[in-house]
Amino acid sequence: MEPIKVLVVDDEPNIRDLLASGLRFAGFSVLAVANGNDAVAAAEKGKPDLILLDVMLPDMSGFSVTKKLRSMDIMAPVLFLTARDEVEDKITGLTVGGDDYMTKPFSLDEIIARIHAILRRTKQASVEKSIIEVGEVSIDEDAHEVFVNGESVELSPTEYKLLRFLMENANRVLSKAQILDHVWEYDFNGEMGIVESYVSYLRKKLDPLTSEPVLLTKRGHGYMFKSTKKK
Amino acid sequence: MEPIKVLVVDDEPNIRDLLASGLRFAGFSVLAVANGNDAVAAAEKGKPDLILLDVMLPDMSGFSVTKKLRSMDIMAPVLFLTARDEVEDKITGLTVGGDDYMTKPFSLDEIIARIHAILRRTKQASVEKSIIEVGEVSIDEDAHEVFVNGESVELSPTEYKLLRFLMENANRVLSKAQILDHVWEYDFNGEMGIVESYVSYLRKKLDPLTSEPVLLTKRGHGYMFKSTKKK
DNA sequence: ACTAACGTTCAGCGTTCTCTCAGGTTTCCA
DNA sequence: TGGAAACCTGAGAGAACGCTGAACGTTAGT
Repeated sequence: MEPIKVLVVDDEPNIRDLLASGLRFAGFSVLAVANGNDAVAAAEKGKPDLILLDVMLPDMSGFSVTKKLRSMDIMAPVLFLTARDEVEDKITGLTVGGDDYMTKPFSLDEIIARIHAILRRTKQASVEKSIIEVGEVSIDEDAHEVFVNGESVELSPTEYKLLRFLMENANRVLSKAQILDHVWEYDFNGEMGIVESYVSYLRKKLDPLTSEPVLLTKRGHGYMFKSTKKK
Repeated sequence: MEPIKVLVVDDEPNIRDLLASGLRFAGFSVLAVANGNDAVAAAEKGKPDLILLDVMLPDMSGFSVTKKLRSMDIMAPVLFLTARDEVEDKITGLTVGGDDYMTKPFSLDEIIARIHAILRRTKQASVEKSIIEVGEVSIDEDAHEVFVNGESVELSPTEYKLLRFLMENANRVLSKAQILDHVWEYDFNGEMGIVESYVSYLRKKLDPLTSEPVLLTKRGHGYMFKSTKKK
């Protein structure tokens, strides 16, 4: 299987490196550049399957980059990155087709999930599944819906991300540090106690519906999602 | 099978030597350096499979080291080491993929276990198994779970580490000093009587489930985990 | 503008764990 | 065989750990 090629365009070296390393770990083939001109050149040459594009670039805006690409018949979907304060409505109008956008700061896992979602939408032949199912619990990644034994459960965005990360690593202990790094935004600067809080929230919602607790505490190590037998 | 290469980066000679010799004994090929610049150079030349990186280095922070490494396309996973009081949250967000971090003081076996866990998680094609099985007792290192003849046993963190160390060295006598060095944190300066206590705890939990005692006392020498016939 | 939902921190609480100690038991050897 | 050394184990103090409800500021939706 060919690796999926992603072009990363961001002028902040920290973010660019974070994205490049994270995506490489996730199995993508990554090319990273710092400005719009390089982006156009790299896209023409590298034929990426997807482009991660910061809206604010030193030489030209992310939108100009896309316009240029489209005029060159490079139709790879674009995932825009933008600071939270930047005018979001401008973006919504300009994302067409399979495009999407995210606000900084993001969590790496969220970016990866979004990339998969876009690719699923654009290439329907994709082998990727959009459903994670472990024991009695299942997640629909496209609809962001969670079911326990067929019954729907309402989760907040953070609850959802936490559950997804735990389920992706089911039956494996995850340290609070790991959870924090994968579920929370990259600039989160708070305490690990928040993980405890959210585990508590999830338990309150999930446990009444499962035959036995699914979120186990491994004292001194972290937490684990345990697959249970279906009812 | 090629030995796994680990790069150790710590400016405290004591810790560095402790790690280097401990990991060599555990079968790793080890390269140890004292600062960030040497680390970058060594990583470029040595192509380590994993990097053990102290966060506080004299010349640059562990953060800068990783950034530099990633930009050089050196994608080896990093296990960060940090003092317990040092601002732990500074690390948040810079661990990607399989990275993790641990606080000092650590125990040697804990480091080794964590290294194996990371390598297992990053290269899923690895042949490494996460299960240690000796006679009637088996340990799932991913889930931190212990089974005796299929029945689950609940152990505290220290009990778990002790059992793992004894089982890794099954049918071999281990002195209390050795046990102390491997299972307890390196700055522990209590009495050896604590080993006796914990062996006692383990016996109380394991013996009721085994056909014959598995933890033998070798008077004057130490303790030994003996593999028994399965029921 | 108002309201609900969400994210985050914090403190109080109960639980569990670590470690020590002391009294008892076993083993070994003079 | 007596006694010392090594070992076992129950009890308990104190600390660490984890859980949860409450409070507060911020964001999102109507």
